[in-house]
Amino acid sequence: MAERRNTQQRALIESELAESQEFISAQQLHARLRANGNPVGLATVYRNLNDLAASGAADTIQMKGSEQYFRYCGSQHHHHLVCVDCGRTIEIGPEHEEWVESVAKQKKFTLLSHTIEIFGRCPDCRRTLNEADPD
Amino acid sequence: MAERRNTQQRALIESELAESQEFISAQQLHARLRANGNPVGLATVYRNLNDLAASGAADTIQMKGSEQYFRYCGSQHHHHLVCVDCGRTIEIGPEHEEWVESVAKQKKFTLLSHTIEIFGRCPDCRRTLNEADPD
DNA sequence: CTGGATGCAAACGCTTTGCAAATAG
DNA sequence: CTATTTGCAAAGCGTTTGCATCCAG
Repeated sequence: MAERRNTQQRALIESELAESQEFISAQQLHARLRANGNPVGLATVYRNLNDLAASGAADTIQMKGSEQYFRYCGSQHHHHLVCVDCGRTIEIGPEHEEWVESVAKQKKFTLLSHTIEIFGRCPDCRRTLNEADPD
Repeated sequence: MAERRNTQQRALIESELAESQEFISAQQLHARLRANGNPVGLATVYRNLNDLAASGAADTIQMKGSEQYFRYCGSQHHHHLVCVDCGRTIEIGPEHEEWVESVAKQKKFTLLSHTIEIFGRCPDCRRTLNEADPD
């Protein structure tokens, strides 16, 4: 069970995941592999992604919409400010990390992970909406 | 289409949601209503919960696990520190709000909502695991 | 060779939707 | 009365799993 074979599919999935700087869903990753001419079974994508997440090599969040998103770990740990209209995302600096740590420490919890997503409307979309405000 | 009838079921759902200080899933809310002797159709629960969320009367987050959670809005807006083992949750004070606002303002985004979830292991579970550490 | 990995399709769990019956206004 | 809401069950959608086949070691 501790054996992890180095299959071609696993390499493709990992590399494609690492390629993406943003969070991508299993479905997106699957589609991307297919588009690149590397058809990998959807189940295999899920299995490997979950393995990576379980081993801590990937982060995972649940975006609004039921799809689970994955992001390659190991690099910096950051979060996003997301425009709900155009989908533009801006990275949130690491200055929040110490706050998260202090919260966990204060409650005597062993910090394992955290999720921070801020949703808003970017300047461009805000301007556009002013001309035809829905809601 | 702008007509919103005041049905008995809607009242039950709203009151049950308001009752809960925590996030609860549609399934949990449905089960709770049933337990209280107020059997409401599951679809009705979903429809009303989505209406509430759409109108801003309820907050909604996607917990790890595919279920969508709802929480009555209007009261205070807080987040949680969650123990991944026993599920215990501790409210995180509102001191993060200003940080969230400053991030949005700094990027000139109109702040709409945000999600913050911190996952860790509480003291009790940590102690228990020390005797038989998995991983 | 041999056991873990893959691929397909069926199974799953949560959520949404179609439609007839019930009901608020 | 009439249009909205409900309830049930079927459909949808992303994800997981069973099983025969495939392949890395």
